[in-house]
Amino acid sequence: MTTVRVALPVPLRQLFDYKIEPNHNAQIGCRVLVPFGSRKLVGIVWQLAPEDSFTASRLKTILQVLDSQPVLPPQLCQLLSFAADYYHYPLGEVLISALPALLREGRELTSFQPKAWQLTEAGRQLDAATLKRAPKQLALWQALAQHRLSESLMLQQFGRPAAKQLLDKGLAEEVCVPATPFTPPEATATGLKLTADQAMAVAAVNQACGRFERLLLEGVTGSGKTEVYLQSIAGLLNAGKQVLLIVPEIGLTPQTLARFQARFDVPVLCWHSALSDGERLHCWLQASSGAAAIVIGTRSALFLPFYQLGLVIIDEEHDQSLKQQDGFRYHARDLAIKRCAIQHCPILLGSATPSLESLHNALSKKFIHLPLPDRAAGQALPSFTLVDLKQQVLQFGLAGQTLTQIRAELAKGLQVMLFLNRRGFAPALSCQECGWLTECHRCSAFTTYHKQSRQLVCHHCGASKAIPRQCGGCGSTQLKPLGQGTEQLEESLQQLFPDTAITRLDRDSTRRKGALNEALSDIHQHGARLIVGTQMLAKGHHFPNVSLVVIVDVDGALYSSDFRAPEQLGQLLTQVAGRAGRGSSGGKVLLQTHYPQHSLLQDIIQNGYAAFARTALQEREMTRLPPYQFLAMFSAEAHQSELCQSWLQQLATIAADNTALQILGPIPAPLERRAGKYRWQLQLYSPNRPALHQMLDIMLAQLTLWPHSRKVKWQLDVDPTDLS
DNA sequence: AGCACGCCGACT
DNA sequence: GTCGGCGTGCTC
Repeated sequence: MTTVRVALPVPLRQLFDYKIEPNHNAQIGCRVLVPFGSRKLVGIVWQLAPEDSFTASRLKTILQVLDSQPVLPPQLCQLLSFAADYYHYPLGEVLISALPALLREGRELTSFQPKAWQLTEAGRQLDAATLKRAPKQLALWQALAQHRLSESLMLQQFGRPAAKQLLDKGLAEEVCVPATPFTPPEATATGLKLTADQAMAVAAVNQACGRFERLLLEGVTGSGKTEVYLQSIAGLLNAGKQVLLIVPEIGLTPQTLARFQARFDVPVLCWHSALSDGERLHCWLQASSGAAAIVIGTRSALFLPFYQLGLVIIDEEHDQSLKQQDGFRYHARDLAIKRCAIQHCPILLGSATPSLESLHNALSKKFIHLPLPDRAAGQALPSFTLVDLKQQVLQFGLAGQTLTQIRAELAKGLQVMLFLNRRGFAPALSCQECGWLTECHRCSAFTTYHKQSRQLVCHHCGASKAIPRQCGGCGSTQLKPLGQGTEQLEESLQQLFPDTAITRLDRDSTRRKGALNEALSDIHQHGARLIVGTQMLAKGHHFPNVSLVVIVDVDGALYSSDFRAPEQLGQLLTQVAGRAGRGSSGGKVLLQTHYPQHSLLQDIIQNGYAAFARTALQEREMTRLPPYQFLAMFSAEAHQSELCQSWLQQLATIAADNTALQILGPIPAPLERRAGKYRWQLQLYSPNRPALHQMLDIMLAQLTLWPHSRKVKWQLDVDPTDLS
């Protein structure tokens, strides 16, 4: 009887030792079923025969070894171990989160693997005459004598009874056939002709193959990044290497998939949250066996157990959805870089608007910088015009100049896109008499007025309620919408342009399954002439006939307390603007603002994102903010504000003497109350990453000992991107 | 996190 | 008398 050390999916920062029967063969990375307290858990074998095994009481015994081969291969274990350390998240939970749900639950892997039928030894020795009175069985036996048959094919051709008979007679048997690695493509569809910059980028990726290298492809919208991806992977596929393309959550469009499938004659698989458990496991198995050549997926695709990974591409590497925002708060870009280091393969980060982190790494030569400053088809980049809203008579929030331009584009038969990053009809309902505003009972926020659904909705906690008849302050019945959302903008535009078809694209209008695709096809087939929408418009979609983009209101983002707000505004404006004039005509962008002199707007519109980002980086350097210092943030939530504050204060005290770091807080979160709970945060900054992480370990060890840590819901976010 | 155990209040 | 509220302790 030996012992093994097992990682379990519990929020305890430790491993657990178990005895194991000598005939049970467990390897590191295999799942095991173990007794844990009064329940049974699926864990991962992490260490064999630890010398210092737990002795304080009698060890329990492993109930079952669920895998004969590790479900987490060594290199993946290495990545996950690193991730658990770096994000200070319990190892067992990190490991289990890398597995598809069906495997997490302890289901046998073999029951999902493709089965085949073959003859047993007895079957091969059989005299055909024995089966002459059973023609079905004879036919199957003859077929199996030629070669193995997949279960599905066999059942279809010969029927279940015949198969069952041969099985019962011991003539045939069922075997697992692991899928085999994909066959390198024989032919590859010809790609587009590359520009000199694109060709240089492709050459750089090819040159990096087979070793760890980080490349940043900074390509303006329309510069043909996808074509660079496509041509970069051709060589890898020929060498039988797999490629992982990570895309933002809503960037996984059928068009992207189709483009990869059309180019290469190899299996291309998708990985995203809409897959069923069975589909997920299938994709996982295909990646594992090497049958999948290309996987296009969202951030968690990073944890797929690739058989022979040759390249990882992160598309839209600046995108916020790459960072998980709850539980195990990893950043897919950063972990993908680590993964490539472990697997000795290159990683290609692509964006029109790189994150300041990546840009910093490119400028400091940690990353190879591959700029694509021009649009591939040679069109001009869209030109920005600021529309000063001060002292203007506005019609439905639109300036006269804006309306004139919209009319002009519509007259030319082109499409106009209006971007407003606020869904609903109006951000609040307000009393005409006393100025009272409709607030959420549970959050420190106003409730958005949704006219169509006749509801007040809190966009922070999701709560919705009926529209009040009277003011909650003075009882007046004069309640009016305050401000403007996409729902209202659509309605107003319909009044201004009664004969023009309008399509709205936001979370509300696309909630129904298939609604997004309908809206997109409306736009592509030019049914819709005016397009109204939120951020959803900014990502990925190509609208070749949009010649004018109107950014209805940016002012909200100009004076934010979040140090990332300028960067994100720059990215959003550039991405939205990039939707204009992707077709033949160069596009125009109108930016409506009350602050036309604001340096941020001036910088973006005059110098473009690349220059803007470099200025923003200098500001980060001067203010000692990431990436010039490392940041980690504890946050606490409780029904009493005081509880959060004092708990974080106690935590801050532990780190107070540490001269390697700078502490900010406890401070209330920007949204001080959400869903009935108060929220506070404690930010830790340090130029010294090891020192910061060492401190975090000490703090975590302490706080788990405090009894009152149960009274607050706390979290640690390493490299937070969202400080709300 | 779960889950059991344990000790007090308002019910059939 | 018991059902169940959630404080506390433990998980190899």
